[in-house]
Parts: sequence; C-alpha cells; structure tokens
Amino acid sequence: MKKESHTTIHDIARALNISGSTVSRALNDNSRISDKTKKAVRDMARQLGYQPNALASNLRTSCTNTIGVIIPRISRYFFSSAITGIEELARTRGYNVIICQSNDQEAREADCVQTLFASRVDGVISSIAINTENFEHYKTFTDRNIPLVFFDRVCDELETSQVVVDDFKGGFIAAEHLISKGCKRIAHIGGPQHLNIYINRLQGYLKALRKHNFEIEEELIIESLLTREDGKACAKKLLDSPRRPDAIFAANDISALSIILYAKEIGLRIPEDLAVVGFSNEPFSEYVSPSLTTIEQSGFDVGTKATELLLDIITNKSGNHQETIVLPVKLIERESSNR
Amino acid sequence: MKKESHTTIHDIARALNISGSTVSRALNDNSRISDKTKKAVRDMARQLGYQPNALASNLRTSCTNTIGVIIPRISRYFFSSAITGIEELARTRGYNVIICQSNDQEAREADCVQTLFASRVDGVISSIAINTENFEHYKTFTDRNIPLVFFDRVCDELETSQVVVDDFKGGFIAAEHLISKGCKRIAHIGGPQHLNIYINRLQGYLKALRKHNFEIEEELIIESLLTREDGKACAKKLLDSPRRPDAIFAANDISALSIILYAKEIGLRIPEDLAVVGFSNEPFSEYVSPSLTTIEQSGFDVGTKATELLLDIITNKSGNHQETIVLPVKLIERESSNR
DNA sequence: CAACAAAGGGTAATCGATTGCACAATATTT
DNA sequence: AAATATTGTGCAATCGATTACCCTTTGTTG
Repeated sequence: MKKESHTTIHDIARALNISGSTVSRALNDNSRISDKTKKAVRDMARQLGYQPNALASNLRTSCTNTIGVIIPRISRYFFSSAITGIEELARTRGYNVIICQSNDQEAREADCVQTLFASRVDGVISSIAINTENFEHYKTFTDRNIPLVFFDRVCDELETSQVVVDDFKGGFIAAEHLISKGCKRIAHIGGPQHLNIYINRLQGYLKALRKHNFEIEEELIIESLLTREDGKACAKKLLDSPRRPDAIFAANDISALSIILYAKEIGLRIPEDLAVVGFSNEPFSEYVSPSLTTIEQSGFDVGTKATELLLDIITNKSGNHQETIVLPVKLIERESSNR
Repeated sequence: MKKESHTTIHDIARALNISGSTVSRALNDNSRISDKTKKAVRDMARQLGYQPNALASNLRTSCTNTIGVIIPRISRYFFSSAITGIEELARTRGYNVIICQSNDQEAREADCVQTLFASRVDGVISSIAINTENFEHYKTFTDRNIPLVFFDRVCDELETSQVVVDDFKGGFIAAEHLISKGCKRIAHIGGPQHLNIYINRLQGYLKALRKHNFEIEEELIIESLLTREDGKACAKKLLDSPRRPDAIFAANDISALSIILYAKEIGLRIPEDLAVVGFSNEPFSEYVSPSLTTIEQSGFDVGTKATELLLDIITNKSGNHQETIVLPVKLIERESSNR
C-alpha cells in the first residue's frame, strides 16, 4: 500500500509530460482539451490514485462544496430523518454537510450561524429553535447572498425559500378524525404561536371544528412548549377540570404521550373516556399503550426537498428564490382514537 | 451591513502598515511578536470583522480541522446522542464534524471511508456496520497514519483506540437481575457474534448463569440480526416452543420490543409469564407497555470520550494509541421484569 | 497561396495564510 | 567599546488547483 503523500495534478502532468493546466482542464472536462488527452489524463489519474485536493480548489474558486444545517436537535426522529435526506442528496451531488444543533435555544442558534459562516459554507438549511423570535443572526447569510432555505419551522420575516409539511391540513384531519369518532369536546394543546407550524396546526383544527359547527371554547385551547413536563401540566389542566374534554389533539407526539400517561395515572380509559391524537409519528407512538393515533410527516422527504431547493439556488444563482413547497401529511390511525 | 468580500490578513496589514506575516503571527499568538503589536492586530482584526479563511490556512498546513464520523444510522437514539457528544466537544476545540451513515451495510461503510478520505479529514471516529466482516477499507486511514478511533462496535483486527461500554457487565447484571426475580429458564437473543459488543453481552449473561449454577441450554441462546422482524422470528421460536423460557434477555431494545409485542399477541402476561430485559434504553423503552427493563448506556458519554481520545492523537501524534476505554452501564428496572 | 480562424495546450498569476530565512534594532556580555 | 545575544519584523516561497492570456499547429476561405 502507498504511504506516500498525496498525488497532485502535477504528478500526473509530469508522468504524461504535459502541463498542470492541461491536467486540470482535462479533469474538469474542459472543451479545449482533446478527447485523447482527456482519456490519457483520466487513466493516469486513476493509476496514480489521484484524489483532488478540495482545499486548493476551494481556495481558488472560493466555494467549499459544503452546506450547513441548523436543527433544534438531532435526537428527534423527524430531524434525524431530515438529516438523512439532506445528506443523501447532498453527497450524491458532491457536497458535504455540516450539522449544528441549536438545542432549541436562540443563543445557540446564533452560534451555529457564526460557526457555519466561519466555515464558509456554500448554503444553509435551517429549522429554527422553538424560542427564536429575533432573526437578526440570519442576516449574516442573507446580507452576503449566501443561499438559505428553511424547513419545517420556517421564518416568514426573511425572504427565503422554504419547505414545510401541510400542517394546516394535518390539524384539520386530526380534528375531523376525532369528530368522526363521535367526540364532542375536542381540546388542543398547541405549540408556541410565533411558529408557523403551530399556528397552522391550530388553524386547521379550528377550521374542522367550524366546519362541523362545533362551539369553539377558549379554555380547551392551550399553548405549550410541548415538552414532556409541560405536556403533563397541560394534561392536568385539561383533565382535572370538572368539564373535561373527551378528546385532545396535541401538536406533537411528546405531549400526546404526556397526556396518555397522565390519563392512565388518574384512571381514565383511552380511547373510551378520552381520545388522543398527536403529530409527527415519532417511532415510539406505535409502541405506547395504547398506541397513538398521529399525523405522519416525512422528515426524509422534507430534507430531500430542502436540499434540492438549496442546491438549485447555489448552482444557478438566478431565478425565484422564495419558493414554498408544501409536502403532504397523512393520518395514522391507532388505538388512542379507536372507538 | 457590509457586503464587501472578506477581509484578509493583508487588509489588516495594510491598515496597520505592517507585513502580512506579522499579522499572521500576531493572530496565532507567536512568541516572536510583541504584545503591543499583537494587541494592535487583534483590535484591527475585530474592527474590520476579520474571519480567517480556513481554506487557505488548511491548504498550507494541510490539516482541515475536520473530523469524520461513520455510524450505522443517525436515527438510532444511541448514535444520535453519540453524535451530540462528538459535535459538542469537537466544536469547542475548533473542529468541524462530517457525519456519514453506513445504514449498517458494509459496502456503504466503504463508501463513507472514501468520502471522508477525499474530504481529507484529520481523524475519524467510527462504529462499524452490523454486517462488516472485512476491514480492509479502514486501511485507507491506518496506512496513512490518519488517526482512527472506534466506539461501541469496535474492530479488534485494527490496532486503534476504542471506547466501549461495559457490555460484559451489562449482560451480567441483566441476567443476574432476572435470576434475582426468580426466573428459572432465561433465554438470550444475541446479536451477530463477530461483533464485540454482542459477544460480551452473551458472555456476561453466561457468567451470571454459571455463577448461580444455572444449566446452560443451547436452545435458549439465539443469534439474531436484532431487527424488528428478526426479533419477532426469534420470539416465535422461543415462545411457541413447548418448553418455553420464563425470561428473555435481548441484546437490544428493538428485539425486546418484538418479544413484548409477540408475547402479548399470544396472550402471555409480562412479567408474570415472561420477564424481559433489553439493552440500550432507547427512548421508547420507557413508554412501551409494559415498560421495558433495560441496560442504560450513554451515547453522549461514549461520543465525548471517543472525541477526546481522537483529538489527543491528532494534536499529539505520539504516545499510546491503542487505549481502550470502558464506560459503565446501569440497570434500569421497569415493569417488564417487575415480579 | 496568403490571410485568417479554430483547436489544443502552455505560462504564470492567483486564492489567503503560513513559515524558513534574513536582517535591523536593541540589549547584554566581556 | 567591541562582540554577541535577543527581540521584533519583513521577504518571498509555498500549499495545489484554477484561469486569463498567449502561442503554436492545423484547417478553412477567398
């Protein structure tokens, strides 16, 4: 096995007795090089085990073939699937991916922006932290024309392309599903209302209620951070009340889970006394007992689509860069609403 | 806001009427530069919003400040936590992280190796794919002295440092726990026996059995791929048998889950008729019904430790690079064994 | 056949930071 | 005071690939 240092284009040039520039052009399939020379160069490159030095090339062309990703947390299934989608497509197109986690904190998100900027990424895909209300830090990219695409949790203040799932429809079919099961008082645990996805889920829910002439009761709609703990607090508020709802649509699976656990704790039967629908189809939702009815959204598809958009912008810097792509959602019926 | 192109050290040099090399040295805190000059350079750098161009620096020093990570799949909680640990430490030390997924396939793993090599990473952290039996591809790194650290699923053929959890002890306490609960015939669903972790879990289990004078029955020990489907097949084999075990220790939580689901399907009560213990403490194990007793292993800690080792090797290329670090495991008692 | 165009390829500058070597200015030793 | 050491900087080459510009050949046109 070779242990020598790396082969460069000049090694190839020397071996073929031609110049480095010709080698470079041949490898880049430049039209000014004859097919014969190209073939000779390619063969020699293979033979010498040539690996282009991206650093040198990047320095000259000042693009890094790297895209940055900012996500709240990699351990959430939706996001790790999105990453998988992003990586897969990016890699086949010759891009590397750097991932940064904001841990759902605005300050860390700003750090991520700095890190990615310092890494001179060619473009960025981001899903914003749950408590981000100020988007100044993203101007680091937009001001310098570094392509930026949001997915899932998007930001409407900045004029960028975005990929979302049909949260509105998700909220709508979740609520309508509960209605079809004969539920009469359907509560909603929503997420922070500065985030588009939670606004839309709520609006979808409201539309379904209106469509079926349900009375909209303010006390049945709670805003939450959608964590495990917060979910339990919400569950208490709703279920300990004398006029408790007979169904809850939660804006994510984690809080739906909290509800199920608390309902079991106080002896409510699910779905008989209380039907529950979540959102996301996290892997555990299938295994909880009772298993959780939820809205499926494909992280993989969202990630792939976002990457497609981003690479389009990077490679072909013109055109409309404020596209919004909405991907479909699907109701997954399980025990928690099966009555 | 500035939209101008990036500031270079020469801009700083010009502004202070000194040479670029002095600026470079000042920024790198070289001892040959006076404190006064250093301060002037730093202030000017800040003022001009200077961001070092990593590409140029990397080209010259031929190190990329990037480490590569190869994991089976990011969507497994253990691995995504490991990534979190890796990223966190790497970032604070000024390194970027590139993640590649092998999807548990040897061929893809070899691709990952190529990708990372082409990216000229300074070092690699890897956990091998479940079906990898040939380790030739890793020679790409070892032959060229690119530091390599394995974690969790390690490779003993290659002489590298590694970080593992105490799988042996995990297997031991899992089995001993079942024994303490009065189980008499304890089966084991193990993983592929070319992987260290599964060998050790099995050996730990065997040791516990021997210690308590249990007869070791070959038919109670099954090797499996530990997928959802394979787990079900194993469950069938064990539970449909006339002489079925009264406890099963599975080498991961997924197959433990399969067992629980199948046991419920055929009307066995857990833990009364069958006690179950898994391994990993995947998030869902807490929510399954009955909740799953399992062995906790901290992906975060493993990732952090591995990164620590790797960065040590990278920065200080001498010393012993065949260290093995074993991290502790812990039994998490839940319903599935509570009798 | 002269005049010119196209094709194929070489030369050298360039990207931005690093670093071996040289050297001036100051400090210390003899 | 001369000789030597120390400190602080500058010069220029370098990392490897790209590319603007120039120079041959060979082919085409009138």
